Amino acid sequence: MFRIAKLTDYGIVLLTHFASHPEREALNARELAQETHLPFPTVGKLLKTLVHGELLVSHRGINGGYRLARRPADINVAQIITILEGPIEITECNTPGTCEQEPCCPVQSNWRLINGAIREALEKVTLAEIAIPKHTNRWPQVSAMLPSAGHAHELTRSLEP
Amino acid sequence: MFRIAKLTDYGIVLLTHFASHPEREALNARELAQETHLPFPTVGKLLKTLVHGELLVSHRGINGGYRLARRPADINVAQIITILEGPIEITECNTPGTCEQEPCCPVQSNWRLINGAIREALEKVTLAEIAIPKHTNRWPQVSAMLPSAGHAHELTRSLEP
DNA sequence: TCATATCGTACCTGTTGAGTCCCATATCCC
DNA sequence: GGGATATGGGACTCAACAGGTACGATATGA
Repeated sequence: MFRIAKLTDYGIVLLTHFASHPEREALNARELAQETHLPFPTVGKLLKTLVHGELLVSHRGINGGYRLARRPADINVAQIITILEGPIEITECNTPGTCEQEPCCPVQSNWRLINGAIREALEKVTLAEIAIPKHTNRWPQVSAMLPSAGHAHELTRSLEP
Repeated sequence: MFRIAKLTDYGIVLLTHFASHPEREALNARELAQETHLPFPTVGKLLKTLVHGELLVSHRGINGGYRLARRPADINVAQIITILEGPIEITECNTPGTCEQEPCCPVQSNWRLINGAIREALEKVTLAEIAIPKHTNRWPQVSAMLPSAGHAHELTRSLEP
């Protein structure tokens, strides 16, 4: 339904937890599971993936654990989603060979641009910003930077909060 | 994988077909299936949904068929996605009761804004624009209107075409 | 009245996300 | 050096749902 996977959501919760506790040396999987109220096996699985994606660094052994590989301001949502569920492409069009209409598809080039716009929107959001609850002084601007939908229909209007 | 459903993609192809042939009175499901190279039952299913969503109007009986309910410029991608797969919310956060962390979740308010940004990006894209292949004089602006990602990491950079 | 079209619903099935488990491997402390 | 404790990597099961199909009901026009 045009949603990110639950696991991706959990992954962002975990990363946010790291960003919110910069004072702590390293967090192990068990601690994280307890503090985020997520199941331990799932947390372990996610942490492995995030290490593989180079967002976290791990340390084995007693007193081992995980910590952010770089500053929260240098990690954005597009990166996280890409690592946890692959490249951000809202259609399969751009994967060569999967679209029968590829040779003559008039929509393809426009989809590519839509994908780019969404990707850029997600790249603008850093982990540092997400970690700050009810942040109000920056966020409205992101929305405002998008051109206003002057001809928006009542259907989509009704979707807005 | 953060993608719209195949059916949604097909639906947009169908609507694009209508927008590309404004001279034709009405198109029936069989014609559309042939001309878009999509399976007939699937086309029929989609057309019904689009009628229900008030993007198409139907006419039964001999010489029946479908036509757009309003001008292509007055139909945008956000509307289409909403009709075919529900409200555009990339996380379940905003659906009350589905998130255990709701009372204390620090991420919630920021996700809502991210959703809004994506929704607005999709609202900017009208069917009229999609129907024009390789449209170059308007599209780059949409991307440019988003602030440039100055601190984008090499990972996401590599995703760009 | 019949042919032809949409309409509504119900059903089947393959895919995949979500969650779990096990064992190998690395590290630290005693 | 050896045991305790952590991560690393893979395989596995289960459930939900998108995708596709089928069939009868209903409306329209020749």
